[in-house]
Amino acid sequence: MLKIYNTLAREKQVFTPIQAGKVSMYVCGMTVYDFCHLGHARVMVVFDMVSRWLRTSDYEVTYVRNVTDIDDKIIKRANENNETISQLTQRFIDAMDEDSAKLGVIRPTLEPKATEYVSGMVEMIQTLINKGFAYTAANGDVFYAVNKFDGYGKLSGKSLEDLRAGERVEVDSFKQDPMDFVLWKAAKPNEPSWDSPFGGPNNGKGRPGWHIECSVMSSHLLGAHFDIHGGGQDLQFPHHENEIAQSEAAHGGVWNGEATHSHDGQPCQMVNYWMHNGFVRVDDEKMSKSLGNFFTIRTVLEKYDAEVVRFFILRAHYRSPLNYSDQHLDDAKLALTRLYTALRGHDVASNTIDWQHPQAVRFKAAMDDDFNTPEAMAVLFDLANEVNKSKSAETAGLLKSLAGVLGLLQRSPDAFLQGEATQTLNIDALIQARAEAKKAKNFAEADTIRKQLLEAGVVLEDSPQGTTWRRI
RNA sequence: GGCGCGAUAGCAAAGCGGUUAUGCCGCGGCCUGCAAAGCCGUUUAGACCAGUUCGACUCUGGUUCGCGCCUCCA
Repeated sequence: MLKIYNTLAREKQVFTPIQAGKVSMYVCGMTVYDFCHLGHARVMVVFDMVSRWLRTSDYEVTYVRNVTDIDDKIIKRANENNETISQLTQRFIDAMDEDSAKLGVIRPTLEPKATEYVSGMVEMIQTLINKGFAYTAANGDVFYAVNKFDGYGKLSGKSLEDLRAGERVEVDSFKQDPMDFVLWKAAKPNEPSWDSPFGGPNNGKGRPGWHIECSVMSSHLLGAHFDIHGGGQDLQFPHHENEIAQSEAAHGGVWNGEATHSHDGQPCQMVNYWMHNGFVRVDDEKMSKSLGNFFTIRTVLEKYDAEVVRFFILRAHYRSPLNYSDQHLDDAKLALTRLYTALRGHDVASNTIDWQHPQAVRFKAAMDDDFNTPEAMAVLFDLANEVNKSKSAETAGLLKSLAGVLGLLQRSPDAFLQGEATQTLNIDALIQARAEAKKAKNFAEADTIRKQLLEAGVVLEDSPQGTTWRRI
């Protein structure tokens, strides 16, 4: 029985899908104006893991991860680079796809782009205006009037009073309330814009705000009410709070203070389970663009194998902070090496998992407990120990199959252990020469060869079956 | 200032009111010509102060420290 920590309830809850056997999941994706960093990698890997576990649990999963391809930063960056917005966004969408594929991330079922849903956004904004939740300001911007939605703050646990007290930004004079957020931005010169009926100085010409896109894409693709909504912890407020306000106001019956919207599974509730993953940190500080302390995925992949990075991410619980450093990656590499070493010599395929096996039972219990991948990994290491002792192909098969559920250990052990680095030395020939030296009891020569290889980063391992090698 | 999260051995990271987490590192042994890998054993824990309890790392309260959100952010 799967339990998920639901941010909305602030506790683990038994997962019950809206439709038996099916799961609808929406995750906030990337704004594509630059290369993805490790924080993005965590979101992609974590929710990939979630979708894999749901599918392993026999759910039919519809996983939507959007692409934000219109926003202030994109417009700014395109101007700086002297390229069109679509050139810029396509370039970084391609880069993102490349990075995520390397990390073993299975493509989401659907990857809608914001620009393809602008008409839907105009429609939803109009609905919000009609219902009294939104207004066109004097400058042509359309704002959401947060005080009209009485559930505002239920996800982030903030009240409007607290938020106003903590108000740090200059109040936008066009807003009725400082907490109101923008749904539609009036067009500025040299910016892309779409037509709308919202009026104002530009006759409605403008572009959507950030929050409205997720409300529109999720409801178009998954319906007004769906199972799981995920994203980074930093999106909890204001982004996800605003999504709820938009979607539930547009789809539900909150009206003029008469709160007819309902909770817990009623048709106009937007999402049943909200999931938020923890941050990637550097020196105990959040990795972010604004702090400038970020490492892009491709930079890290120059130095570390992508599977090591995936392993590193999944070795921590998804809600915990994850400190990035070379030392931690080195550690992850050594740990993963142990698992692959156990699989070495076992020509096994990922096969059907015997869920009655005691270790599989443990694995499943861990995963069902709010996706406890660190505990599930511990099972993998215990299995590796069993394989090393018993040399059982069956146990090796179970190890590989369970790891496969996490998207790990699917390469041939030698592909991982020996890598694909260009060979400056003829390793096989040297091993052969050493074998002959050993046979002649010329251990000095044998050790010289071994040392030579070690200096080239190659470790030799003798066994009764012969000598194998791996890279450090 | 408001709201929230956390503090576990040298490092990383889980579960659990009483019984080995797990990985890396260290130490001893087995194996090996010697190593490496592997196996066996082993040293290092639970920020601090109270309380509940037969018994607390685990529950409760407080203190200290760290982090996050309240502004774009995964």
